[in-house]
Amino acid sequence: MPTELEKTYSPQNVEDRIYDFWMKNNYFHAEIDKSKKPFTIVIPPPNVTGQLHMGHAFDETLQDILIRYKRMCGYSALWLPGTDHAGIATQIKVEAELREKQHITRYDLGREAFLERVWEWKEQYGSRIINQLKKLGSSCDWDRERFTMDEGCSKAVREVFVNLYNKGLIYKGSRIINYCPHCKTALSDAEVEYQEQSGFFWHIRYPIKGSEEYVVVATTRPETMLGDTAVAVNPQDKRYRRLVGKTLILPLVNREIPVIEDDYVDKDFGTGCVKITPAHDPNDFEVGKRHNLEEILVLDNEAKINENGGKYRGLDRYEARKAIIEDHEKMNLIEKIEPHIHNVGTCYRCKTTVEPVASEQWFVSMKPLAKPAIDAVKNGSIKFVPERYANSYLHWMENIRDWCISRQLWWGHRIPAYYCDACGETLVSKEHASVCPKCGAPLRQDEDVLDTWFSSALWPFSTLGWPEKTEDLEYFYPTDVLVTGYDIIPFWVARMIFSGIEHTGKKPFDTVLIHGLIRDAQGRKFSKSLGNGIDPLDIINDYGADALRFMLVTGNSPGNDMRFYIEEVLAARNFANKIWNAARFAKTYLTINEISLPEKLEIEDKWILHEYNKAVKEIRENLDKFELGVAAQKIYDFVWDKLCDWYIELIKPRLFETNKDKKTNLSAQQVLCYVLSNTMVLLHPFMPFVTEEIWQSLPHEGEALIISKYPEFSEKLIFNDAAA
RNA sequence: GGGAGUUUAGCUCAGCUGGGAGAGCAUCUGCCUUACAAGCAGGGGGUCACAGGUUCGAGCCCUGUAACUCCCACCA
Repeated sequence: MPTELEKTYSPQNVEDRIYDFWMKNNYFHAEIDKSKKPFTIVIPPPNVTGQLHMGHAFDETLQDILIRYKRMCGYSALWLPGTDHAGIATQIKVEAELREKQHITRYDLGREAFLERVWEWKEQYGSRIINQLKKLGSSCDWDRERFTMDEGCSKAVREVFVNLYNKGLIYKGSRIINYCPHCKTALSDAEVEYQEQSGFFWHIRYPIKGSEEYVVVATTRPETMLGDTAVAVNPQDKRYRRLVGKTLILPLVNREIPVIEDDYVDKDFGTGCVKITPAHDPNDFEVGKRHNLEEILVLDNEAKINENGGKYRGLDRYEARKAIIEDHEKMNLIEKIEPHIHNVGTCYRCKTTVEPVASEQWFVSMKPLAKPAIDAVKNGSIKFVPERYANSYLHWMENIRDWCISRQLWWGHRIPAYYCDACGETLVSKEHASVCPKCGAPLRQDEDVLDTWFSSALWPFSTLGWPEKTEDLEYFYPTDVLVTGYDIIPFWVARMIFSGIEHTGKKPFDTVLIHGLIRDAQGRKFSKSLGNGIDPLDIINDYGADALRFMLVTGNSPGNDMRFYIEEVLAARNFANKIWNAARFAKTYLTINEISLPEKLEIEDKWILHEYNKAVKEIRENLDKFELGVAAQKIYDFVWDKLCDWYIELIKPRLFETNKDKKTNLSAQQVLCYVLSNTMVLLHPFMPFVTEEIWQSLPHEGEALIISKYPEFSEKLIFNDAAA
C-alpha cells in the first residue's frame, strides 16, 4: 500500500493488485452457512469462445453490484459463474478455421476428430472470457465455475431428457421446422428472426386437365411449386366451387394434383386459390394432413433442388426460382407479377433466410409445461423488474408451440436416444447403451445434438449439482435474482422457469431483473458488421474498471436501452478521482489512526452525519428495488456535493488550526475519517477497486472493505436542524 | 394484424403514492485558492411531444392525436 497517494488516481496501479488480494483471501467464495441467509445469482453464461462486449460488461456490473451489496449486508452471497458451449456459434467458428487453415470441412475430419478440435478450441479460448470478467472486478465464486458441457451439466441434460420422454413430453415427429441452409440445421421458432423483404407475388396459371382453362394461384416462393400436391380454395368461395374435385396439371413436372377445399384459405387474399406444398409450408403441412396429401420434399440440406425437382435438380433455391419463372413465361403461364412485401424468416446466428421444411425432429411438448410457468408469474411468485416484461413473457408462453430441440450439429449434448436397426426398437437412456435390450443387436445413437438452450434452461439448478440432492442445491436454490437483457426472455428466461418448476418443483429464481441494450452514440446496436464496437477492455485500460462500471450504471433505469458515450466514462473517471483526492486530502491532515466519533459535534458535523444517513437510507432503498441507476446518482451527489464541496470546505479552518483548539481539530478529523470510510462502504459495490484501495489506506477496522458491513440506516445518527 | 416502450435543457438521460423541474456533458463569466484544472465559485438555457379531461394543484393520473423504436404473429 503506498503511503503517499498520487495526485491523480491511476487504476492501472491498483486494480490487478486489489483483485489478486481478493482472490488470495478467497473473499468471493460463498460458504454454506446456516446462520446466514443465502443470496444467489447465477451468471448468464457467456459463450465459451466469446469475447467480452459492452453488453456483458453491463450485465456483469449489475450483478456484481447486487452481489457485493448483499455480501456486505451479511448474506452468504453466491455469484455462480460459468460458460455456455454455444452449439451453433462455436461450431461455426471452428468450421471456419478448418476452412481457412486446412481447406477442409468437418465431414473431412469426421465426427470424433472434429469434436476433438472443438474441445481444443474450447481449452484455448475458454479462459479468455473468464479473465475478462475478472478485469471488470466480478466477484464470482470461481471455485464453482461451470460449463454447460461439463460432466455434471451433461448428466442433468440426460436426466431431463429421459424424464420428459418418459412422461411423454418429449417426442420425435415429422413437422415443418425452420431449416437454416447455411448452418445446416433445424432451428426453433425462437431462433428465427423475421425481416421485411420486398419480393414478388407471382400469379401462375395451373392448367385444368382436359380443358383449355386454368386456375391462377399466387405465390411468393415459386420454387416450392415443384412440391405442390394440391390447390385449395375456400368452401364458401362461389367463384371456384365448380372446380373442386377437378384435376390440375402442375406445370414443369406434369403432376396431376386435385383442387380441394379448406377453411384455411382466405378467399379475399391473392387469387383465392392456394397452392398446397405440404413439405415446405407449415400451413400447407396442416392442410396436407387433413386431406391426406403426399408430402414431396424438393430441397436438399443445402437448399438446392433435390431429385424430386426434375430438370431443376442441383439448382440453388433462388436460381431455381428464376429458372422456373422464366420457363413459365415461355409457356405463357404467368398471369401477372406484383411487387410484394413480406416477412421472411432468417437465422438468428447467420441471418440466412430459413427454409420451412418437413423434417423428422425431436420436440418438447410445451403446453403442459407452460401452464405452471405462466401461473408462477401471474401469481407473483416470480417477479419481473420492470413489471412490463412479465407481459411479453406471458404473451410468449401463452402462445407457445412445441419446441424443436434437435440440431443437426456435432457440438453439443448428443441426444440420448438409441435405435435398433434390427428390430426397430427405440431406447432413450441416461446411460450410454450399445446393445438392444429386445433383440441384442447393436444400437445406433441418434446423430443429432440438443439445442444449446436446452442445457441453458437447466443452468440455475444443474450448476448447483442437480439431479443429485447436494447441499449447495439445498442451500442456494432457488436463486434470488436473474439479471439479463430483454432480448433473451423467450430463449432463456422462459425456459428456465418451466424447467425449474418441472424438474425441481421450485421456481428457479424470485426476481428477473431485465436490462436494456447498450448502443453506440448514434443509438445503433453494436455489431461486427457496422464495426462500431467498443471494447470494454480498452475502456478499462484507459479509464479503469470503476469508471466503466459507474458509467454503465448511471443514468439508466431498468429495462431501458442506453447509449455509450465516452464523455460519460470521463465523468465517472473524474468521480473516482474526486474520491481519491478527498481521501488524499484527509490523509494529509489525519493524526488519528482509528475510527470513532467525537462526543461533541459541531453543527457541520451533525449536518454531514445527517446527510450521510439520508444517503444510506436512499441508496439502500433503491438497491433493494433494483434502481441501481438512482442509487448511483444518490451516492454521486452525496460524495461530490455534500461531502466534498461543503463539508470538507467547512472543516478546513478546523483542520488547519493546529495549536489553538486541538479539540475541534481532532473532532473534525474523527468525523471526516468516519464519514469517508463509511462512504467507501456505500460506494464499494459500484466502484470496488478505488474504494478498497482508499479504505485500506485510511484507519479501518477489519481486513478488507469487500467483507465489511454495509451501513444500516440508523435513527440515532439523525441530527435534525432544530436539535442542532 | 396485435402488444409494448419512448417523447423532459443544445446532446445523452434521470425524476413520478400528483405540490422544488433535475444530473452529466456542452456553453458563458471569474478563478492554477496549500485534496482534486480529471478542479473551484457563479450564470444562461425547458409552455416536461400535442389536444382535451380529473384535481386546490399534473412532466407524473384519465382520454385521444402524432412521431420514433422494439417485440410478437403461418395469410399463400
